[in-house]
Amino acid sequence: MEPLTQRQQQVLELITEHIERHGFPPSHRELMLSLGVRSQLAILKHLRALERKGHLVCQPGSSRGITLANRPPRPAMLPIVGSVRAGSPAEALEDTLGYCAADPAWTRGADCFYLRVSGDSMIEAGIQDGDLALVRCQSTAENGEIVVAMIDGQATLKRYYREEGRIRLQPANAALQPIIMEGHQMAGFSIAGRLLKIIRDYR
Amino acid sequence: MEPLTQRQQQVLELITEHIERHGFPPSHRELMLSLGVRSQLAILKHLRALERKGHLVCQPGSSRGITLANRPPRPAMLPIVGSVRAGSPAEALEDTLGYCAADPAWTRGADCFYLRVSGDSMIEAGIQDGDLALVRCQSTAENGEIVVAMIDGQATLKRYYREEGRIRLQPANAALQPIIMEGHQMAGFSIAGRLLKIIRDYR
DNA sequence: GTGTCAGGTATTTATTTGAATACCTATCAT
DNA sequence: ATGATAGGTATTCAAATAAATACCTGACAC
Repeated sequence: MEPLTQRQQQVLELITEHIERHGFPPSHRELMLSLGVRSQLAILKHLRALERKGHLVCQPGSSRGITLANRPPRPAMLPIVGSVRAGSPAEALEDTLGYCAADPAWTRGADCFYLRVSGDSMIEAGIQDGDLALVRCQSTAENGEIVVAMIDGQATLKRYYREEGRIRLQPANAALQPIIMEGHQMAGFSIAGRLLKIIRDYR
Repeated sequence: MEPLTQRQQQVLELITEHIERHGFPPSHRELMLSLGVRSQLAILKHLRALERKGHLVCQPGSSRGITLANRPPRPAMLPIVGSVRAGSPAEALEDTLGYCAADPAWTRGADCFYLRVSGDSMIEAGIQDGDLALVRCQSTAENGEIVVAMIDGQATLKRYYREEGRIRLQPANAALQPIIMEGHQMAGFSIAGRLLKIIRDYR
């Protein structure tokens, strides 16, 4: 992107700051005063330059019609669910315990949610009781991926392996046996999502 | 907070949506059209009602002067630092590798940063090589807390114990010995911050 | 019945605002 | 020297806009 002059940078910051503080962009005259300038044309030129360089878009004929461009995608607040019932989609989430921020780079626009982990079945994968798991909603998975598996309405975090004619859900805990499902047992089974992140509190 | 009528809820949603899409609030006339209404006074009354009920603030005499209230604190994007040099404050952070979202409930307004963990010295505390550590900037700590310790300009993540006349930095790894500092060794030592969260990627 | 309130129409007015014109002053590369 | 560019002053004008006035409708409580 074309570089900004010091003055243009200053104007852009003034606009950003005004939006931060008031929730709407400044008018040309307000920018005049903020900038300590006595001409509206000076402002207009700056806006045109900033628009030409791609930092904002001016809505013609609209008061305060300044739309900032290149705004980094802001983090979403995703629900922390206590239980994951039924199918996979978002409406199946029950008992929202609260909300937690998720970096846009984590979700990449995909449908995700947080799950509070209970139990030590994945302890050897570094997942502890009480951890917060960021889960991407999806109904399939690759072998070896950690998934939120739904078995008869119960959610559990396990490693997923599809083998000949059966599915193996492998805990990461030497004290526990894998869950094997074959034949009619597969009916009550589905994948709610795949584990993306683990967030742990040390406070 | 006083409840909204259906119509008022609709107006509030229209305003929020307009701000989302354009970066600035709608004018009275634009709201008129969106709402399918032929009177500006109807809009004015709705705005007054929403203002009275505390959902927004209207800047008198200012076009599009609508400031939404009750905006939830948005997640900040904190820098991921590769090395933590010198003192403790933010300007001492070097080599910004990128940025990552932080929930406002994590930082609670405190000065924080992310640190990419290297090494397995804290493996038994569930902290692995490559994990992302959310660190709260502070220069003191309680016994047993996990801190980012600065030793002669090198950053390291250890459990902190202040004992008689010395400081012990305890790894969580049976294969490693604690770092003991006493006397003149204390000169090159400081605490950069305290561990708040660990974030791990499972992608 | 009567008052209150949410919601509405139609119209007018004063102000805010974007946009334009004409012209000026530096800096800088050619 | 000369043109291009960033930045500026002073002034004007028309459109966008907030705000006000007078009045209407229906639901609902008392």
